[in-house]
Amino acid sequence: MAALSTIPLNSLLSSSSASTTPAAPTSHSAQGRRPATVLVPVQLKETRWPPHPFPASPFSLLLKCHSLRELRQIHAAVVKSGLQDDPPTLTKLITFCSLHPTPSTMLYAQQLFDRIHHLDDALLFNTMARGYARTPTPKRALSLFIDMLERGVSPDDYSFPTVLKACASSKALEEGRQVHAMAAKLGFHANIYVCPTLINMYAECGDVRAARCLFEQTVDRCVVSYNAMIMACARSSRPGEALALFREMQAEGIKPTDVTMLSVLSSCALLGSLELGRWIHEYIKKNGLDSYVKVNTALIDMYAKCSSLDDAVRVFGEMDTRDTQAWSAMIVAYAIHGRGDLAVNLFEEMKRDGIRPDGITFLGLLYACSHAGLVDEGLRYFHSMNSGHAIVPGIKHYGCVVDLLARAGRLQESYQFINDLPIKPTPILWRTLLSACGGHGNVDLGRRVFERIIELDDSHGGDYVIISNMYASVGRWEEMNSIRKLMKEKRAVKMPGCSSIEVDNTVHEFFSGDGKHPQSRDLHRMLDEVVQQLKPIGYVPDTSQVFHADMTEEEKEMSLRYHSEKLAVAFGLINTPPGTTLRIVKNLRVCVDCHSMAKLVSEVFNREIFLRDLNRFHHFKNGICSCSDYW
DNA sequence: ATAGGGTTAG
Repeated sequence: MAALSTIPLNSLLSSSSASTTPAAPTSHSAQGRRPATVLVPVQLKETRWPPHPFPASPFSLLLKCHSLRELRQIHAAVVKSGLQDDPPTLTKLITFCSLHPTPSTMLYAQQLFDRIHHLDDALLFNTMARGYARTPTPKRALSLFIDMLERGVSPDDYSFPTVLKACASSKALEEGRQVHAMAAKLGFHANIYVCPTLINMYAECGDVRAARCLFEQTVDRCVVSYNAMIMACARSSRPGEALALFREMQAEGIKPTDVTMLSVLSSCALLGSLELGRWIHEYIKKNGLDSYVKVNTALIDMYAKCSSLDDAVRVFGEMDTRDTQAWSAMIVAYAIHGRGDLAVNLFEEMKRDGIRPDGITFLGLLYACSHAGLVDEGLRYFHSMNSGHAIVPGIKHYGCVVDLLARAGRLQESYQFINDLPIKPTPILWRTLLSACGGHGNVDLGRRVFERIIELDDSHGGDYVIISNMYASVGRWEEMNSIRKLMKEKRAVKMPGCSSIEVDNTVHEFFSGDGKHPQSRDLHRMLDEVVQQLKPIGYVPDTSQVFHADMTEEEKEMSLRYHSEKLAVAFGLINTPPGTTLRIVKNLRVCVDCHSMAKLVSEVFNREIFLRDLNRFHHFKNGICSCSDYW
């Protein structure tokens, strides 16, 4: 296991001015993941798309209609004037539908499309496919493409972006590959519109390697290719690689756009690096990209995830237009910082402002309620989704409700809620309940839930750990041992804990049990000292969550000291001046012992500590945590 | 008509 991994921020930032200087590539992760296969380099060529000679139709007023009902009225008029088979008129109608794609407009478009018998160019296929690619049934765009080929109509350079978009949104990797092969055969793969869509298709289908491979082959990369690739890295949790690409594009003299900044900010949020985030915010301002609503929304998210709720609030306050997404991001920001009350207030304000909430707004709101213990409000909001806002709850909303009830100790209700769901519950849903059973010490329900989980997925080590600890805590050793045996049999492994802390523009990573860090001895000496200072004021190591039951109490206590978040805290205490705020990011949920220790450290050592968990923030200050011990 | 797009339960 890697003992230490550092990401030198300086190399990512290179300089504080907008025009960065080229430097040697530093992102070892980017280098390390460079694909082995290098095919023939392709040159990006811009093809001019001539304005399409849209055939004239007497029904040009179509462009002004906004509903299917109006469209039908116009169609009736078309029929009345005997133009129902006039190709220009049909084209116009279909184009309108595809620009406003919903299942019903597309159904209507398909009926019109089927009336046309002589299709000899790609135009109408493209138009139809464009509409389908943006509906819940993108696969239809794919079958339309195949239909086009079968009818002997050759695809043009507009056919490929459309069909690739459809592959991307339906995650059809195999089909995407075939389309790629065909584009290559017809010489469209280096087209300036096709190439970025190919990168995006591979990325969205989960094959980041293929995306990167394609990206590496293109000699003359444009902004859009860079944007697609940076987004691919950010989405697959490779922030270092994304930021390295960001620097690389600047070195190549390509000017980043608002879209670039969205991925860069999202990478920054993943890293949790506030200093880097502030630098990027400056960069955005300098380059005049701060007027985009989406960029500001990404800034809110970045600041919230880099532990500065104040900055998030400031960005939100300074926006002059705010859409649903901006409000949602701010609600989520309050929620992850444990300010359920403010999230709820903001939601009410949003409704007063006449902004329509969407599914994600409700996700943030329910999340806020469950983390703040606002059970009844949460349930009320959940029920208002269908009745008041015509939003159909999805699996994630159900997950929030399960959590809402279970976290508050209403375990039976939560169990019943999962059982009564109209859809098949996922292991994640049960897992949510299991961890709440652990927290509330309900062993019997926990066992039933555990059995439901392993029917569905027996590879998740965390589940075995929770149930085994529950047995241990009530002294049911035999059952505990059989769980541990089962875990071994199934080769289920628990993800190792990893925490990182940013000191002097460098992110330092610590893994649990990490004894190989250069400062390892200092860290442990520091932790000994911390424990010595905390014990008199009531710190009692909480060994109840230690998995290995055959350890002595002392061994358990020592094993706790190797937790990655403690190492990160110790590192921060040693390497920063007194009083400096510590900002730590952890890949799992924080354990009870580390949580209570962090509270005491914040008091005794007079430090503010922001600890970003797998799913929320803990802000320790003067001996208390912003989560009020409800997490 | 043309490519890339932020917020998302545990």
